[in-house]
Amino acid sequence: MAAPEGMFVLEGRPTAQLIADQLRELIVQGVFIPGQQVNESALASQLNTSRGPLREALQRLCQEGILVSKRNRGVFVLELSTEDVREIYAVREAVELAAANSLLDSGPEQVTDTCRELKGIIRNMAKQVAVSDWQAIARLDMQFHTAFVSGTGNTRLIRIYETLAAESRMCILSLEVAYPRIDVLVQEHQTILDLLEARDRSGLQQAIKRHMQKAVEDLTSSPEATGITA
Amino acid sequence: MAAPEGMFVLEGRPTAQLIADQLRELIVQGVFIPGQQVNESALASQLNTSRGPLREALQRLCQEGILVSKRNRGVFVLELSTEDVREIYAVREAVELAAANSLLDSGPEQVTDTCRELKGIIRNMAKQVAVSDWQAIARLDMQFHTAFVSGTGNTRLIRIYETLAAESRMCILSLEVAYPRIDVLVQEHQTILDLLEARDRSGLQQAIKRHMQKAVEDLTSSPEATGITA
DNA sequence: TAAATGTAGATTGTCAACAATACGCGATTC
DNA sequence: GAATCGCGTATTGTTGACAATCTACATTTA
Repeated sequence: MAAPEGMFVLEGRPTAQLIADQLRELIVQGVFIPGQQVNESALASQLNTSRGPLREALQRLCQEGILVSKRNRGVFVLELSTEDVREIYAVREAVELAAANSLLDSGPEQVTDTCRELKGIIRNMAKQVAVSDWQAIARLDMQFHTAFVSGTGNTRLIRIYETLAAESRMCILSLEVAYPRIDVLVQEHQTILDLLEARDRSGLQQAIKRHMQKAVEDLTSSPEATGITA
Repeated sequence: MAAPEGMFVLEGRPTAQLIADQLRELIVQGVFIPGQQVNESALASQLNTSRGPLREALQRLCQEGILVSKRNRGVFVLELSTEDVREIYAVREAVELAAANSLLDSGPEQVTDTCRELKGIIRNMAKQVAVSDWQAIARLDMQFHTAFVSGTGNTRLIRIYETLAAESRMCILSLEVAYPRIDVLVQEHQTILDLLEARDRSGLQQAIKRHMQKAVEDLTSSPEATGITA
């Protein structure tokens, strides 16, 4: 039976996941700064829950890699090194290249569906660029790439990429307002979309590689970047 | 100061991880069969611990994907579909291709170090093939590929691959004694090693793609495979 | 004064009891 | 006879208290 209009299934999701999602968002938005300790008891009472579920959420984020746990010391927000940035973007490149191939190997309607979604994101991105809302731009940036990978329908690839997306947003966050090359940002994503639509495999692969390479350069070359240690 | 001879640092590892590692091994060895429920309380008392740490371990394995949790029902051992098999090997291919490129782009000593390790594994594999120890062969098979990826030193890539390795062993396990093409198994890995040593990038890429493609064919084409649902 | 040692505080790790939830089965009703 | 309703049971979800461990600081001693 289809759900009647105006009704919604009440969130039967586990509490721990709700907490984890909330915390992840706070971290990638920079409310929790890298290196900062996250206190179990304190947070638990703030969120009006007990340590059990909260602990579970923290563990989840530890496994995702945006928190690090030190035995008997506590959990801390990940501090990114330039090496971390290189690692993250190397894996992102691998995943996106695989996604590109998978998409081009799949049916045409899968490609067009994905393109339609990507177009909408680019449109929003252009809007936010106009008003220079950096948080929103960073979010849309990752939303674009996540949608790209989601197009494959490969749940494992998607799950992996979601983790990378969170880490990437932490990288971008470190640059704060210094999001570089703002003018070409929309253009680069548009290029990727165009090449996908044209089903130009090698062109798409090259574009993805360039995109990642440039991002690493931007993120590692800026010495004033806060929160990224050499 | 260097640790005195005969001394060892006592394992300060978290209990949950010890449990998780142990359970993972039991699952990939087929002690827990796919679809089977894993009872928290029962296992906790069997392992002489409480539900807290055990629950944490289960959650970890859920996130890795070899257990699935149904809200208020319990956790169950993952049942693999042919679609899962395709997904797993698609991601493995992506990761190994990235690892190959990373290795070839890195210093020569990194390649030679990796090759030395891979050689040892192949030697062991040949031994086990002689006595037809399937469990050991499956373990060495994944050990080979894990070592290959570990050679890159990319901690994120490695972590991702370890999860895939566990899932792959579950795939192979489903075939049980019917590990196909046993004669060419050592040969295929030897080929990959040779191409890596020769630094033949495109040859290596092709070999990896073939290796994965064949594996998927073997795993999905056998209808008598236990535990893999269509 | 500097090194070593003991102690206090805070934080995580572990545990056992309690509450909430979903499923299966039998009774009931149309 | 078939569908529905309600109850019992098994299992997970949650909670607060207790134990173990680590860091930092004060104290002692050569």
